[in-house]
Amino acid sequence: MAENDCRSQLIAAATPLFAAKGFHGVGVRELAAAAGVNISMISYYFKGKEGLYAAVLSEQFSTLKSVAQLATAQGDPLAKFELYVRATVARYRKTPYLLRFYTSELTNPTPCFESIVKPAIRGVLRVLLDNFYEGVSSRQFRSDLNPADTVLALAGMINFYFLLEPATAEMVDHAPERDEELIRHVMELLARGILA
Amino acid sequence: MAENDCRSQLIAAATPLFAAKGFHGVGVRELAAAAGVNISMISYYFKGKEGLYAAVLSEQFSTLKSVAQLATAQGDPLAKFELYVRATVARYRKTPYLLRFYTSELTNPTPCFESIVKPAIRGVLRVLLDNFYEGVSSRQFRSDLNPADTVLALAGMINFYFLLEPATAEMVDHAPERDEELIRHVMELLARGILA
DNA sequence: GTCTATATTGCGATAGAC
DNA sequence: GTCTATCGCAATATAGAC
Repeated sequence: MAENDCRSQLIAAATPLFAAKGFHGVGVRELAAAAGVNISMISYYFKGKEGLYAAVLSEQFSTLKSVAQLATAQGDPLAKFELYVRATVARYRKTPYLLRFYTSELTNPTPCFESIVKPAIRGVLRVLLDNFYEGVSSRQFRSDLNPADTVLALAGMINFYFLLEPATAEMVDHAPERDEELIRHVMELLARGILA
Repeated sequence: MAENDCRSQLIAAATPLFAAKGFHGVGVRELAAAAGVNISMISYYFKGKEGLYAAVLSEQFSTLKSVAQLATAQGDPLAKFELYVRATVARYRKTPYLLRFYTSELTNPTPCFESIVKPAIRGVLRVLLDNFYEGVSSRQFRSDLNPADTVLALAGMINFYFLLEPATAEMVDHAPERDEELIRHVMELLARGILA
């Protein structure tokens, strides 16, 4: 293994393994073998298995930071919600393991939950909430809806579709070619529900 | 430990532990200690840790079978969707660990996923889909919506609210006293979105 | 920076006494 | 039906050679 490629090789190989089996479901031997690297390199570069996991999670959740750009994007609040939905779908297509870490940490939290996952989720909800308030202020959205329930419903509609894929693959077509239809479907339900 | 109380004690103690840490996150020693039972009882009653986990999962998911009653319930399709939402909320209040197992298995499947979890999820979606078709046939629902996307959106709105609780507890009030408001909120969004 | 070899601990499972 | 004691193995981590 050449140079510090070891480090990136380990992260690259560990990502799908941790995503599929969870932190406790994978061993260091398996991680090292998948990366084509010696076991001791995990301690050398990451100070142990937990450090490697933290590095993987940190990389995965860094993709969520782009949601903050929604605040400064152009367009009305409904258009911004559509930007969020489109970005979410695109993110899952580009970073297919993110949702696994997301729900795995929500369900069986590791020490990384407080330091990495919770701040990331709250950041996204914060942006969505602010956008909702903006829509209410500009009288584009109804003022009689609970803001938190509304943005959680929006996030739930789009995220649950991908979360349930392993169980519904034979019942529902999850092909990327259908993404545009899915996005317009979610936006259709949302718009009818929240527009004033 | 008296009689075969061992068995039920183990299931009762294992449920919150498996829910919080996942299958690989708990050891047999911890399980036995929490149940106040000798380690060897796990093999004696369940033929090993995996058997105990399967017993826990089987019990948890048996609560989903009641969704099938929706098919024979009285009321129009929209009222039946509301029955589903109410039953889901009530189920999570009564069986607070179910959602953990649900998402844990979706994200990091064990052998139980195919035998227990997948059939349960598909059963629920089947009932919801049939109800949607009924609503379209009776012209109560719009006919231009994708049925699968619609029922997944409904399930997502209500399930995601509970899934995100660990991350949003300080931002969103998850008190049971707000359940009625949540239910009416979800039904409000759904009704505006799908009614003809 | 990378390897081998090993220390140490914990795991799940069970034989056999009672 | 329940216990103690232990087996066999895999886990993570690291010391020390190169």
